[in-house]
Amino acid sequence: MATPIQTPNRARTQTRASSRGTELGEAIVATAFDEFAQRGYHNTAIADIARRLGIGHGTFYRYFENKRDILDHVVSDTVEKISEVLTEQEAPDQATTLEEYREQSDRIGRALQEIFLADQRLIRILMFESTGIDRELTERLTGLLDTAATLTMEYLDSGVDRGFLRADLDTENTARAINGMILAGAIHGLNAPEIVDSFPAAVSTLIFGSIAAESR
Amino acid sequence: MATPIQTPNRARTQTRASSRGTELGEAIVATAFDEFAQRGYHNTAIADIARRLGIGHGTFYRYFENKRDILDHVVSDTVEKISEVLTEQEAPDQATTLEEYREQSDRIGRALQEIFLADQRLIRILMFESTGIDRELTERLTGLLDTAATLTMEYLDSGVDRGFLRADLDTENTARAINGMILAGAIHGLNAPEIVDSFPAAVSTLIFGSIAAESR
Amino acid sequence: MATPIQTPNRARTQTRASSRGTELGEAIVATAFDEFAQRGYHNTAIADIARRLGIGHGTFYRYFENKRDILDHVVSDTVEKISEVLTEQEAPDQATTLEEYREQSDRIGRALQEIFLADQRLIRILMFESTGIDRELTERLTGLLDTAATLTMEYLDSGVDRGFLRADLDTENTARAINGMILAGAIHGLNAPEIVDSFPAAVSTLIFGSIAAESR
Amino acid sequence: MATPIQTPNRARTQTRASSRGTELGEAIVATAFDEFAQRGYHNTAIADIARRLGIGHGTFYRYFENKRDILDHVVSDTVEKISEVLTEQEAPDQATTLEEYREQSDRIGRALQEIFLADQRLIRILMFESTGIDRELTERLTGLLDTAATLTMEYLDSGVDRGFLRADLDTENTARAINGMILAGAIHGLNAPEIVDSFPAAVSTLIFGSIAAESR
DNA sequence: GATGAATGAGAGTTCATTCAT
DNA sequence: AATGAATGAACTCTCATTCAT
Repeated sequence: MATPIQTPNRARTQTRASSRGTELGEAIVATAFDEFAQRGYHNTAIADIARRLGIGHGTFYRYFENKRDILDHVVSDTVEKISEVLTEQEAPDQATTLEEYREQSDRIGRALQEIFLADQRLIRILMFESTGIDRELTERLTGLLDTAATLTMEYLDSGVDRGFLRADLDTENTARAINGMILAGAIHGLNAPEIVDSFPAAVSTLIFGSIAAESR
Repeated sequence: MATPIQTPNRARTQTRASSRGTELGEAIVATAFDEFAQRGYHNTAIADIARRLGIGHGTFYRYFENKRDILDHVVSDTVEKISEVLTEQEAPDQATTLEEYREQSDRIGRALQEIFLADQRLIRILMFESTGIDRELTERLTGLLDTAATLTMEYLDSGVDRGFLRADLDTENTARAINGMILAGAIHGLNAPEIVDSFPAAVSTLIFGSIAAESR
Repeated sequence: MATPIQTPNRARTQTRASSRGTELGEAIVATAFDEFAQRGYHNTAIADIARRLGIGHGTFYRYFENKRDILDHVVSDTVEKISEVLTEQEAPDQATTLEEYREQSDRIGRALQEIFLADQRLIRILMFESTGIDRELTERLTGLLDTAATLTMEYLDSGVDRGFLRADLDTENTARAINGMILAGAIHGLNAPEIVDSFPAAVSTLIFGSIAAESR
Repeated sequence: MATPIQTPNRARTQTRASSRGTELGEAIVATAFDEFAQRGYHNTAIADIARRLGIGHGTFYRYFENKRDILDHVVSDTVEKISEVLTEQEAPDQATTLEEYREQSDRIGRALQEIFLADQRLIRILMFESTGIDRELTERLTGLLDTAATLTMEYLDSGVDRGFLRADLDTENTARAINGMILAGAIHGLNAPEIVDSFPAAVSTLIFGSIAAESR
């Protein structure tokens, strides 16, 4: 899994080259990330963010175009954090048997769950606070789902290619379904952090095992 | 699947008995439903809804307490519409063989997909526009997920009881995972309505079949 | 004290002859009187008054021109209630000695205090809720003060004529000063109803006795 | 009369330290003071005040919490202005004879009348425009009356202590009665500014002299 | 570069008043 | 005569954004 999740329209949002890379610019993103996750985008005022940082709120506009702009950066940041974890994972072609392939899949699933549990704001930002802002951001989010689906699909394709998975597998739709399970787990984890182990196991059974009773 | 999805705090939101049942009250809900789904809750002004209905915007307040109140009604309405479809389905104990059980599951999945495709605003309201409003509504939404998970779990439990599914199945987590797949399909359907057939099939394979290659 | 307090511009306000004399018209005035005294004019909605009476709030407009109109009637009513008490009092020419004159004055003062204590809404309406509405009503209220001052002045004049009071007494200003004391007592009575006896006694001492130490 | 009239909950109302002391903050108070005195609190919109100052109405909210807040400040300001005049007066223990005590009292009375005549808005704000707003402000106003009564009572007590006034004088009620006379004079002065001299004289006669005819 | 005072568009909400039924 | 649904003027308050210092 070497390919990091793409953040499509980054170029456009990074209107001011200064905003990223600057220490203050990053601090603003971090604070906005936290405030948005806690109070929500609409309930957070630019002045709130500035006050928490001890800066004048006019300063904000030296680093970001407008309020909407910072949300783009927060989302990018969130995606990047998740992406980093995935990038660390080994590529699927490491596995040589179905068993290894499944074990690797489980590791990836558990790694994802770990970061979602470690920082619940990640899922909050993506699933609750970035939605319903405007058409553009909604498209970006669904684009993100597409990217994630593509990644998963490539992973499945690799499994097919290597003979672990059925040759006629509808990898695209299966990929979306699997990602849906992961998201459901992440959202549920917001309210029930204790499911750490049981949920990934159930998913693994669904995917690789069978939920059907032993026939005969 | 006789039990309809519960709409928890309906009693409280229905402060004005008139709002439902009145023709105009229902028209307001319908228009708000549409506006919220299109522009989003925050981007829709009460005056917008009123204008579309050709009524004075003060009239709105004869039917609903405030802007937040109408959102509650819109959500209730949405849940009800989905709930109605599920209620129409046969109970799981109709199935006498695993095959029948799977076929029934497929039918339910396809029925859900149909209503989501028929009115894409349903999923928009639930997944995009009702999120990030306030803590209370967020809790209501996660509560809805819980209710849905419980329904699915009961369905799985019935499968276990009747011997179709493995006795040691973690029905609770499996239920959440399955629901996650359904949601993912619904969201994807917003942008790719052509997946009608392929997605449910992929899910069915994941759940009942095996994605693994024929061992041997 | 036979002359009742005049209510100057009654003619104009009594636009609809029906409003007074009708049973419902009077009930509306009574309820408005109570609501205004409790919540204040601006905090009371026409609908509140109607609801308390169990009538449609459109009905209100069959009896009164507008919201401002009912306030005029409430004030008239209030003035009338006070006026009635004063009218019952004997005329000043009943007294034949200074002593009797003072006793009669004390009786009047105590009678006033009694009605103010019996129905604290009277003073509330006049002093707190009718003020600051508009120029016209303010003028009516100050006109009321003038009328009251005239009454008191006539009472004092009678005392002068009969030789009880100093011939060079500035009866007009003295009358205003005395009325000021009465009002102060009434207002204080709102918060300290226990002063019933002591306050009129102090006023009597101020007027008829001397607060100076016995000279010599 | 060294003790200035207390302004009870000033601390609480001065939530924004900036509102007082700032030039604009004071200009807003001054303009609000004038508008409230002229049109009344309810008939004055924040936009009216802003327009008269040539500022945006949003600016208002940089200096005051809300509309109610500015009224508190206006009242405080009014009380302060009156208080300042009283504070300048000599303490009652300056008098060594009843005659001097009376002369000093007359001076104080006349000083009060002067400020009320000089700026009639003071009495308008206190007696007409601050009443009937809400329970809290009403309590503040009656509290002000209490404070004023206490001041006058202390003044009388000093007269008693020094032997000028009767030892058995009910100084508390007498104090309220005297203040009532002053208020009556102030209110009357709104419509009849020509009474400057005659009213205080009449009050002085009532208090220190006797209105009774020379007995014998 | 940083600041924060100033701004005003814009939204939600109330309620006196009208009028068709 | 009575009603109460409908209306919209009017007002308070918020906050993203600008810009002079």
